[in-house]
Amino acid sequence: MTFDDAEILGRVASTLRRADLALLAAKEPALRKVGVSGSLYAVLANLGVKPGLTGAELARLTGVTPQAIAPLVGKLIERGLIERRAHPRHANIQELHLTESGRRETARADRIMLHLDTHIRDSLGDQEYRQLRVLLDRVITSLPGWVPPPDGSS
Amino acid sequence: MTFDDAEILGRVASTLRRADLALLAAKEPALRKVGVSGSLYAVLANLGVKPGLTGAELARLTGVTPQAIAPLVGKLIERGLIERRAHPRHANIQELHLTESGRRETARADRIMLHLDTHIRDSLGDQEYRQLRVLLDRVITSLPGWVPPPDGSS
DNA sequence: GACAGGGTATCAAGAGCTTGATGTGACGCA
DNA sequence: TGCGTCACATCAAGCTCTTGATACCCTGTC
Repeated sequence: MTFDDAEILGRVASTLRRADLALLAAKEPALRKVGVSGSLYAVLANLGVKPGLTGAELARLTGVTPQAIAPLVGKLIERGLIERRAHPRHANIQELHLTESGRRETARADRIMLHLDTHIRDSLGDQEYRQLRVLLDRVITSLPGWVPPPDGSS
Repeated sequence: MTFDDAEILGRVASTLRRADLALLAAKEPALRKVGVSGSLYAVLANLGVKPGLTGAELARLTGVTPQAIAPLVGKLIERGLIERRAHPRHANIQELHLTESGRRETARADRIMLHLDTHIRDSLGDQEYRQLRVLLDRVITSLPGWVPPPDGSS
């Protein structure tokens, strides 16, 4: 509560982690009610914005390995929510597209996520909501530039 | 639809997730150099601030289940970094404490995390760093109050 | 003193993701 | 034209965390 224990628990790194966990705990059960997990929603949402993505591109966007994407894509195809199409140049690569029913399911799940985001914006206020986004973006872009200290075993 | 920049990728929920992933990608390799994973560090750091925590309390603080804590505690005991002590009232409960060498290892890992946090604060500026912390905390406290929409199948 | 209730610890089974390694097809360059 | 390089996809093994279920101990109530 005070700033005495700010030494560790109050750092941005720690607070950011807790915020993400709280977000996960809120959205996962809500999404499961419409039949998708958080990972599946991430795939659907990205395909909704950028149709024709490949598995590898999807992996980079969602921050996981390409191997983790394969089972997700398999499930979604099995349920008829997305489909593979041959890439015009690479015979080996498959473009992924939402089907019509996939678009409907994505819209249903997206409505929930929009509702959650609206709740956050209402809690923070419009201006601070925007600032939070800006600050987070600056954190994201600044992190790759960090080099760990030279193992100061001292 | 109405919010051009709210197009999924710009929402706080999505940005927050990417920020946490970027943070994870930065800190995990750095911590591994001193021999601990992110989860192990979380246990050590919490025990450093609040000695005598039980496994269940530790689980709540780090946001995982008690079952996930057990293997972590086992590893740390095996390496001599922490130790169990009998709880004064409950024979069944074990308090966890850092050993002397555990304190040293925690300090080494913590130096890295402090360095990372300092990098973020330098990138953002002192005032905005503080504000980011405040905004994240408000997100954390506001999230449990969210109730999902009543599955409006439209 | 007996009993229900809450909290802790632990076992078992399952899902999800990661690292490691392999095969294939497209592109740049001599 | 032939070769080296790179990106995509996929198989296999291992680790970590999760959900589900069980047993134990303390505390409050009758």
